[in-house]
Amino acid sequence: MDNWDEIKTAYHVARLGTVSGAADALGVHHATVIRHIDALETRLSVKLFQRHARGYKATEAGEDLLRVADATNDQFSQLANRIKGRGDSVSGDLVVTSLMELAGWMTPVLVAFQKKNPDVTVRYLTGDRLFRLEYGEAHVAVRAGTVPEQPDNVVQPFQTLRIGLYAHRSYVDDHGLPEDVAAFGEHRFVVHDDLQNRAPFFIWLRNVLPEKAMTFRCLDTNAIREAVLNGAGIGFMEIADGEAHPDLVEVLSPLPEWESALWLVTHVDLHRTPKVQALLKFLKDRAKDTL
Amino acid sequence: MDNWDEIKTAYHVARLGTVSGAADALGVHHATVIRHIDALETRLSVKLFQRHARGYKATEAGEDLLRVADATNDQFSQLANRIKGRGDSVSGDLVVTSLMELAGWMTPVLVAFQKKNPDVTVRYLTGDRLFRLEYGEAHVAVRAGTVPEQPDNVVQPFQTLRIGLYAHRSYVDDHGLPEDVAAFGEHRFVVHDDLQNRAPFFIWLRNVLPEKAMTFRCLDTNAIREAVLNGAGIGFMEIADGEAHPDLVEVLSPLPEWESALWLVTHVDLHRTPKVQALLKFLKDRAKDTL
DNA sequence: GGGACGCTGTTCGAATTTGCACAGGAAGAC
DNA sequence: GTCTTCCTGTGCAAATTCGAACAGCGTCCC
Repeated sequence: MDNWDEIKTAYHVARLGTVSGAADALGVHHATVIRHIDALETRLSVKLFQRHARGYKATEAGEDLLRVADATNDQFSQLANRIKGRGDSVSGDLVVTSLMELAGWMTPVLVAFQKKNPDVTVRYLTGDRLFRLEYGEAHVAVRAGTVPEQPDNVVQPFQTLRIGLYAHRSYVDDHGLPEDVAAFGEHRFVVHDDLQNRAPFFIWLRNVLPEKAMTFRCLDTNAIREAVLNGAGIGFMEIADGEAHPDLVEVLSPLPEWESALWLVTHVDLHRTPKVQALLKFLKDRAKDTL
Repeated sequence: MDNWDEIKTAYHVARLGTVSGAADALGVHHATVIRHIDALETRLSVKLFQRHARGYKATEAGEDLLRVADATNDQFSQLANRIKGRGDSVSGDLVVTSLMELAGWMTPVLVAFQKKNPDVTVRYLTGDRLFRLEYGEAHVAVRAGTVPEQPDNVVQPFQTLRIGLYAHRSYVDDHGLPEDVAAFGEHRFVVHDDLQNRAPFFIWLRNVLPEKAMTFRCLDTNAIREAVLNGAGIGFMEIADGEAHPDLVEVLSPLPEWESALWLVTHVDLHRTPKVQALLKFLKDRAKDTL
C-alpha cells in the first residue's frame, strides 16, 4: 500500500463508477486511471473492481477502499484548509529572542503585539546562549553588532542601540567623577565578566581602561545594571534606561563608536509568513514611534 | 492538496527529520524527496519545513500534516491488511444464482457450505430473470444448456441435469400410461407456460406432442412439480427428485437428448478469489459424491 | 584544530509515466 | 432495425519524473 496516488485514483473510480469519470475528476487521461487500477490490483493481488461495458463496479475490497479513501480525502481537505487558513492568519506560537539588554524595550512592545493579536502565544526568549533560527528555536531574533551573515537568515536593519556611561549618585558622592578619559584608571568600573566581549562600547573601554579598574564583573547585563544602580561603579547602560533613573549621572557624553547596530533576523523559511511579517512590521513601527 | 504521494513523502520527512532518511524509508532518491517537498510547499504557498544543515524541521503546518498523514498511514495499512486478509479468508457475502430446477439440490449443498464456512453469508438467488455476473449481481451462477459465451465469464462444466418423465399414481389410476410416444396425444401433460422455452427435453416434447395435449401450464418449475405430484398430468422432473417420490411412475425411460449440460459460471474478476474458488470446489466435490 | 562523515541541493541523462489516437463493444435512442 | 453515444482498452510518442554523480557545507569525533 505504498502508492497513495493510486489509492486516490481508485477512490475516484469507486466513487464515480467509471474510469472516464474518474479521469475527468482527476484531470488525467483515462488510460492513466486504468493503469493505476491495474497496478494497485496487481500489487494487492485482489480485484478491486468488476469491469463491465458501462463502467467499473467496486467489489467488497473496493468498497472498503472507498470508505477509507473517502475519510482520507476529507482529512486532507481539512488539512489544506487549516494550513492555508493559518498561513493567512496570525495565530499559534511566535518565538522571539533578543539580547537581554533589550528586554526593557521589547517586553512592552511584545505585550502590545499580543494584545493586538490575541490568537498569538508570544514566547520571548533571552539568555546568553544564542537561540538558533536555523534550528527553529525562534521565529524572529533581534541581534546586535555587525551584520549577521548566517546563510539562511534574512537580515533587516532595525535601529541603533544607544549606550551611555553612568554612575549612581551614591558612587559619585564617594568617588567623584573622572575629569576625562585619562582619569578613568583612578575609578571603579562595572563591566562584563567576559573580557573578550565584542560589544563596541566595551571594546572601546578596554582600550582606555586598565584591567585593574574593572573591579566589578558580572556575567549578564541585568546584573551589571543592578550593580551600577547600587553604586558599585561606573558602567554602560542603555540611554533610555539611564535617563529614566534620576539618581544616575552621565559620566561621559555618549560617543558614536559606542553605538551598536540592531538587526531583525528571521529564517528565510519563515520570513514570508504573515505572522512573522506582522511582528516585523509592528516592531519597526514601534521603533519609529519611540526613538 | 491533489497529490497524495507528495503528502506521503512530506510525512516521512516530518517523521524522520531528514530528507535522506525519508528517501531511504521510501526507497527513492533523496533528490526526489526534495522535489516533492518543494512542489508541495509551492502549491500550498506555505513552508512545511525549516531547512538546516542537519535536516528538516517541521513547522506548525508541517506538524499538522504529520499528524494527519500519520493517521492516514495507519488507515491505509489496516486497509491493506483487511483486503489481503479477506482475500485469503472465506468470508463476507457470497451470492449464488441458478435455475429454479436446481434449488432442491443446491440448497442443502449451500447450507453445508455455509456450515463449513461460518463467516460467509450465502445469498441464493433463483428467479426467471437471469442474474448478470458482469454487473456484480452474483459471484457464481449455475447455468444450463449450451456453453454460455459471455466474454468476461469463466465457464466450467459442472454436471449433467438428468431429467425424467413422470406421472403421479393418481393420474395413472385415472388415465393409464401411454404405450409409446405415438400415444402421447391422448394424454394430459404439465408443461412450462412459455412454449418457446429452450430446455432440450421441452424441445423434444414439442416435436412429439400436439399442443392440445399440454393441458396444464405453469410459469415456474416449482409449480410444474407440484402439479405433477397432484396428478395434473405427465411432466418432466429431475430424476433424483422423481425417484424420491414413491407415488411417481416413470412414463418413459429417459432419453439422452433430454439431458442438459450444467455449467459453473463466474465473472473473470472474481474467479480467482479464494471465496469463489472454495465454493466451486465444494460444489464439484458434492456433485461427484451425489451423482 | 583537522579530518571524516552525513546531509542538502543541483545538473544532466535515463527510465518511467503520461497523453494521444484509435479500436472495439455495449447500451440506449429513434 | 440502425445509428449514436459513451465506455473500456491498447500501441506509440512525448513529457515528466526519477536517479546518479558531484558540489558544498555544517557537525562531530578524534
